[in-house]
Amino acid sequence: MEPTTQLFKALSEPVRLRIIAMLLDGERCVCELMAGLDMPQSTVSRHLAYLKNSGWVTGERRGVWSYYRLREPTTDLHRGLLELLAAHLPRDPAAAGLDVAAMTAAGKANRC
Amino acid sequence: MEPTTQLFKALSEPVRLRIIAMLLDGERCVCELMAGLDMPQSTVSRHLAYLKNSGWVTGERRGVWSYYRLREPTTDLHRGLLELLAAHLPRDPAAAGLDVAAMTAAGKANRC
DNA sequence: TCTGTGTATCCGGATAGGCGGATATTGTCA
DNA sequence: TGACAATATCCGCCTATCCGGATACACAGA
Repeated sequence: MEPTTQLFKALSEPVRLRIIAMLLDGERCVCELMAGLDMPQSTVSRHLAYLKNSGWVTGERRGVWSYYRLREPTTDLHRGLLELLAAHLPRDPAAAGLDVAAMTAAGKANRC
Repeated sequence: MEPTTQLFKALSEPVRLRIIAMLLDGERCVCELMAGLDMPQSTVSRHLAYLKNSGWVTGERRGVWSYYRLREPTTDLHRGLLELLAAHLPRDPAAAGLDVAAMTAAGKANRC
């Protein structure tokens, strides 16, 4: 697994770019990512695993909830890519900023 | 075809990264790229087509010879990626700079 | 017009990877 | 201990894409 191309491969799907965009502001739990992406749980989980395997994110479980954050870059290219994404990825308010009140109103009581 | 992810997809293969690295110094003809990459002609051609379709390079034919160069970036992300690659892609002397004399000695008379 | 050269494209085979639903696993609480 | 919730992983299906050899196409020169 060529590390350089793996970094780029991970960015070759719109879903993963959105996940990274959401994590640019800091750590998030899986339910926030799921809500923001509006996709099946298995789809989100699989992309998170892919990002983890390719070195883009790191995750940890606290109790039942899982939290993900961007991983500290290990190479200059990685760092440069991250800065580039931070400067150019659209910050999707609907995805990046969750309206907790609205979610609660929608009947989703369980949140991390 | 999402333009952003297409840019990243194109960088997901080592061969294409090497092609871009070779083109960072300017236009090259296909035979130079073939010699530098040391791969079958069809393989090189296919990757060049891929890079062309994804917006990374542009090519033109002059007589029998075909020449390729990096395309002028059309977005800020594209421009940033290109600068990043220019700063970090290894410049492979064996690939980037062809020894014409050695090639001629090797019996390869035909060159663009 | 024909031949040779350079290059684009196609082909069959193989691998990578995306999808949503189903299932397995882990943690928590009663 | 069992039920429930969160999440990781698997499954079958499907698309994308890689490979080198073969073939098709374009150009130039005799």
